[in-house]
Amino acid sequence: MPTNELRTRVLLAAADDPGKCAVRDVLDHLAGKWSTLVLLYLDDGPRRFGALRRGVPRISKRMLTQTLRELERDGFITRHAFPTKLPSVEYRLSPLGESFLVPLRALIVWVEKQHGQIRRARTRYDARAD
Amino acid sequence: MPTNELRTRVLLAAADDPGKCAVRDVLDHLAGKWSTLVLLYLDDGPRRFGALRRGVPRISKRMLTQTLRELERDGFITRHAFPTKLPSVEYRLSPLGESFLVPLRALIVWVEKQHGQIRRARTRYDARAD
DNA sequence: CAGGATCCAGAAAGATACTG
DNA sequence: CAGTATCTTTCTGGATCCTG
Repeated sequence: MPTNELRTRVLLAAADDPGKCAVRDVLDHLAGKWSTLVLLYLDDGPRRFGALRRGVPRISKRMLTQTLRELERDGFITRHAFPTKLPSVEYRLSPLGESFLVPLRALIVWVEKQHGQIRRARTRYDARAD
Repeated sequence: MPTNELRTRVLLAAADDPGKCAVRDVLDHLAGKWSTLVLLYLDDGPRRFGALRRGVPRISKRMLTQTLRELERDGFITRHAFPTKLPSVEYRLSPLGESFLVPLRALIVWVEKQHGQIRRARTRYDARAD
């Protein structure tokens, strides 16, 4: 699997149409402040809306709803509404979502490992720039 | 390496201070429209500013400059200015940047593989929602 | 409880013009 | 060539109020 080939496909896809570039397509919504945190949180098991609000710090109702909709739309999570007296809705990872967590977690591990180095690079850069 | 532990650290870090959450910290700037594309493009070797502009479709001078600065600041790339008559500046991946491409590329491979499934999930969702 | 609807301030990003 | 500066537009997300 030649690197160039991968890169070329990526860039050409981006050039043609943002909607057809797989990388941008998924990275964009992974980029949202919250998607990643919600996915990681759901990795511990199904959770209800309220539990997610409490579990993901500082997220607003609006953003949580929006994030959940996007993740559901893309097939990363599923939504189960129980028609109880007061509505109760449960979200859980789909197989697709679970499989996504594998490369995502690898990236996170890298980040955690290198974070110190990145922070030092920043300090150095900022010091040089006054 | 227990999953829970990783998740917990992530969430607590996010709760405390956005600037200290490693995941958000790096994901945020990976999320920018262009960082990923620039990094992948530079994986083929050092490139000059103009070459990057032509190579990364539709990027504006402003955004390219900004992206390069951030990547340089975080230590992912290095910048070499040659004091020729007309300025010439070359950018190249640092070892840190190269090592970052490993997990990043794994994520991209996943995305490319599953993109069809994601798109189908979207179509299905949109069809149901009318 | 789990949202939907609306308003609005601030950040992000495109277009354009200028410079060492 | 490789940027910087400025203006303008678009987008994002928080706050608030409402509902089945």
